[in-house]
Amino acid sequence: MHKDITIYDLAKELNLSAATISRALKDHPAINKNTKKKIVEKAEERGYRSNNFASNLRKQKSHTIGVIVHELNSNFITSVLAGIEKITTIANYDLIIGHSSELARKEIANANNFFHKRVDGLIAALAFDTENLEHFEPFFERHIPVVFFDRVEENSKGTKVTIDNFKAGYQATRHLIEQGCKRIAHTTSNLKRNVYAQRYEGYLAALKDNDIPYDDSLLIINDFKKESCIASANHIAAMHPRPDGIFATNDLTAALCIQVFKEKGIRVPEDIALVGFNNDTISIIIEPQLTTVNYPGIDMGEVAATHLINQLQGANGTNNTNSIVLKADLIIRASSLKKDKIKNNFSDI
Amino acid sequence: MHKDITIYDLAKELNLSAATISRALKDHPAINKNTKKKIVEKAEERGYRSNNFASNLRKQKSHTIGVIVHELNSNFITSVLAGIEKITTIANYDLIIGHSSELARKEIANANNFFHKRVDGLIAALAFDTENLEHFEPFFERHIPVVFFDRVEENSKGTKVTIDNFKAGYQATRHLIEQGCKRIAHTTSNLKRNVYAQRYEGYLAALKDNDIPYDDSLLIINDFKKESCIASANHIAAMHPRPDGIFATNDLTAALCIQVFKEKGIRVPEDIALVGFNNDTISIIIEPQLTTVNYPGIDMGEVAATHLINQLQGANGTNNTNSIVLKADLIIRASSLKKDKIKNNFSDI
DNA sequence: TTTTAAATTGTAACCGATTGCATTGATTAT
DNA sequence: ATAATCAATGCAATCGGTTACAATTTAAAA
Repeated sequence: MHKDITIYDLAKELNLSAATISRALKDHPAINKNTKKKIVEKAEERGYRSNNFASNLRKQKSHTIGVIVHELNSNFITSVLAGIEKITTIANYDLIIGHSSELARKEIANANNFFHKRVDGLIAALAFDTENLEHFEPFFERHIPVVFFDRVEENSKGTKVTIDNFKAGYQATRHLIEQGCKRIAHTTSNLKRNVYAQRYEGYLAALKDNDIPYDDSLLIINDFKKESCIASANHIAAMHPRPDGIFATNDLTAALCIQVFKEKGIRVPEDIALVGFNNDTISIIIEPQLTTVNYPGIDMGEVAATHLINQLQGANGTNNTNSIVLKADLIIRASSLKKDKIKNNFSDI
Repeated sequence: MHKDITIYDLAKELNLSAATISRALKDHPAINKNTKKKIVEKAEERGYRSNNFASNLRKQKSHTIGVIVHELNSNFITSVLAGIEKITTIANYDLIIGHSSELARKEIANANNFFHKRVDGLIAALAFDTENLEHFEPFFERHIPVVFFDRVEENSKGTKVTIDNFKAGYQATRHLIEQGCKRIAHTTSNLKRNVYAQRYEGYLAALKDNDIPYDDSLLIINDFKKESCIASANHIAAMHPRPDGIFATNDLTAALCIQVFKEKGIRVPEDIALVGFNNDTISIIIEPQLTTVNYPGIDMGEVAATHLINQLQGANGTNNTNSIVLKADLIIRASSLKKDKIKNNFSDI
């Protein structure tokens, strides 16, 4: 069995003290250049690897950032992770990723676990059914910085990075109105969650600004599981009078609606126009391709990570609670184009 | 600023030694029941959290398992992770997940990082262009168990968990032949990677067993990026004579082929029948829905994790190099059914 | 040639949990 | 009554890197 070598081993072999080895290996300026070189070479030769546990124990820092997300299997989340990774790699922080599978229970477990692991900071998007933020209190108490992204709680502590969900909802709805829709359904999820609440507000505002009365029965709430999306689609198809437009807050719902509608001979976009949300891969696979809202995942990840690291490095005094809003764009494809109906092409694939 | 409390703090408050506190908190049998109760209560009251760094340092164990995957955004991988998580949670191991984005360079960085972090064990699926396994040598040298899944290297050390790719390839191809295909193209990727090599062998064997001559020009290799999938699709569409069946080793390729073909007026499955691989979400969104091979992701994750943990706990003497093969099923949908052409339905959504 | 300052290196005390080996007191067997 | 046994707890070393402070060497200034 291999025995790991330590700075003491190196010290003995080079007739130096462990302190000198330690300093040399982290490029401490007080160490003589030649000594440093000798030490680095010897460390290399012996395959030395420093022991993080010892270092972390002594420094009371883990140099690790925890990330809690609700799911892993979406373009959006993987983009965010890529953005976070890019920044943290540069700043030389390690990442641990936990996912909640949209369950508050698992989100809490992850938070506790990361707290116990003593992450230096936390980046999180809330699960579907997270009701309160008690599980983040230990972080706030100890001034461990927390950055929330996308799914946030309006009045919480910590930095928040989101898109302008109100505007996105407004634009999506307005776009449908511009295409001639008079009766626009909105399929969404738990309205307690900020993202859905705000998109809903945007939807309402767009209706109001265009003098379209709000109809309670056109608001359809589900949980984004395949079965409930299909149920929602069937429900809509069976409505009298039937909607002529749908603003769905998730691409899968929209895609499954299209499938169900086609099955029933309802034409998209002629009979019902659709707008989705997220710009997932399925939005270009479904036919007609889906008009949707593109989420700036990479940017969001980069912004969140940058803010976190700034706080960790105490760059500024602003570990205040603040809020950052990014832009999101409506990508117009065939599923919503009643007017100027164009042929699908692959230019935006 | 909160000061973390330690077993010494508890010891002082209770007039006991740190050793007793430590033992009580990990339920050591030698500690008196009442004492234990007092200690646990006090720890609870003071919000004690044990310091992993100290514990790991002393025990020379991280109680952490590293997982390296090539990508996060596929059903398959997230299922595998779920399976791994299920097992490791029960066994009380922590997980750190790294992804390589299909780059050997990042895979190596992850391996080094995990080695440095001193994971107790490793679960990995190789990146696209990983050529050798040198970066896993340090683990082998120190007898840190490594389990590879899906993307493995035939003759490497470590446990390997895979599906029977040969059989899957054979069945997919045979299915196309049974549907009357005479000229079957195979789109795949780097044939150095076991999974693709074996599916290719299966494809060849099925052709041979059915006396269909192998045509070199029908083998099409790309890298699964959207652009190259579309290029491959265009290439196939332009072939003379055109293939009447395609076995694609990835659902996205198959889905994009369908789109391109429809665009060009080539009917699926009548003119060209298709079989994909993986059973991703897009396989039921594309129209016609895609015949594909279902990967038992959860099982694979569970099996991999179980084997790793068995090795860690030295249950048996079998830390030998061994290999486990799981079953994979062909899911038949409309994209390949030339005969008995059936209507899509949603029963298998 | 001293004195003083600067450049290097060393000493030793941490960080907090774990654990082999006492030690103490209580209980039981002889 | 005394030895032997057991239960419960304490002592102190250990894991390996970091860092304040001290010590030593070397170069520069007086």
